[in-house]
Amino acid sequence: MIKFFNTLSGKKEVFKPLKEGNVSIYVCGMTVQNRPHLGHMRAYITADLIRRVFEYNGYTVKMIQNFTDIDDKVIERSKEFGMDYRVFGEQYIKEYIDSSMKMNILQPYYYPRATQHIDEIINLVEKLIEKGYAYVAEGDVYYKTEMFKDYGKLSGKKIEDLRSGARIEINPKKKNPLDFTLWKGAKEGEPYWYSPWGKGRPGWHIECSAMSMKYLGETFDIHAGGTDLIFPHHENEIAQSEAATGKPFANYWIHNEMLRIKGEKMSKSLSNFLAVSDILKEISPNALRLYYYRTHFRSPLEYDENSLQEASSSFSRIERFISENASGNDLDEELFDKLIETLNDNFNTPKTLGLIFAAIKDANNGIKGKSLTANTVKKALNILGFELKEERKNAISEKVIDGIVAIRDKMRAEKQFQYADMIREELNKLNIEILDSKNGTKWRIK
RNA sequence: GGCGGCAUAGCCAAACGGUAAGGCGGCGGUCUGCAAAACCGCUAUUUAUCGGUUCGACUCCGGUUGCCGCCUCCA
Repeated sequence: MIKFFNTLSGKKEVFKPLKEGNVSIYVCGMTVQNRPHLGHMRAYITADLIRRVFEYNGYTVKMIQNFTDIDDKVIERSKEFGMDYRVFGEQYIKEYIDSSMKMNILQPYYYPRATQHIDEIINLVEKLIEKGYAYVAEGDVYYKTEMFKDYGKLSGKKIEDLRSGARIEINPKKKNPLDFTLWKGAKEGEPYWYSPWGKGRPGWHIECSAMSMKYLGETFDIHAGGTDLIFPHHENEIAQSEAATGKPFANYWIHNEMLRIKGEKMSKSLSNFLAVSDILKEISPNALRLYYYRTHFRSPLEYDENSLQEASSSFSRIERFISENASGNDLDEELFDKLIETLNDNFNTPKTLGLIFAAIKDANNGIKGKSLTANTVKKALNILGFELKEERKNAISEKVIDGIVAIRDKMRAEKQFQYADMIREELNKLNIEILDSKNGTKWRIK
């Protein structure tokens, strides 16, 4: 049984799939106007976690994650760089996919792009016009917000409250300031596609409706993304899709909280972001994943440099425990069941990690078997998407180092510490660390 | 101005009605020729604050203060 918080109901609910044993998930992907940053990665790690938990529970997951590769900012910024908007966006798509592979994120069933679904988008807009939910105004098409009786059901906003808001844009073509763009007429020099309303491009929200319905059906299980998308993006997706089909759009909505930096949201427009690919030069993918997992995905995460380092130290503790103790296939079922139960309850990674560390301590204290615990933790880490280090030693060099270490031990026995220390230092320069203990000397690659 | 969320040790962070997990750091110790690593122990009489409900509250209700998100492009 998997329970999680559904933004639509505002409550934690037991998940019931549309089709037994299957889950369809749509993840709102990036608008490719800048480099993928730590905040984006939080959303995609959350989605990856959710997917992995479902898969562990025996579900067949069909996950779709889009790239929005056409919008005002993409056009604007590609012009600044003097690049074709397609080439411009492509570099960020590539950077995202590279980073996600390094992070061991399971790749979605498909990465649809807005520009590859213009026909579907046009069809959807036509349908909305036919049904009276949209109107044409000088080459643009707008959605008539007040026509949709459930408008605001996801974000908990009321149309009257929004209307009194101080920051609604003024656009004389709109009948109502809350109406949003479905199709936008192209200005001189902008990319365009032909449509019944003239040359233009899709508005921001419509691509997600078109693509999710194409790949997952008119109603699907879960729609995921960051909390910043709840309004207006997801609210508008619901309005468009449900108006067009007359059916519920997504049954469950999962939103991850924001990553902050110095008290502000990390975002492209605030240009206070740290690119994921840069961070991955500093710390390992596992450490970064653990960094995210330390905080529940529904809580804001405040970035500071030390916390990445902390996560790194934390992960080393687990990794060492496993590499020194895991052998065989026995499983501490009580512990393992507890870990799974915790994950199945709103994907509670911080609590899961707490249980793991507590179990390691128990094992070190001899309360439970070390190997038993190590195997169990290893299995849990696998489900969580950590990739445990491959043995980086190889047979020949291993023997050479063993030989050197043996000579050094002999010197130590004869109290020739000066040379013994020299060997230790030289090996250290090669990133080989000497570990002296009463049970003999071991070494490892740092 | 409207809507919503959050406040737990030096820092990060669980618990969500049954008497405060865990991590990082710090301190002390075991081991060691020394060091490092590893491991062990200690590190919140108390959960922003004031009141209420309850046998019992970090957990529920109300007030106050502070922070954040959304209402505009955003994961």
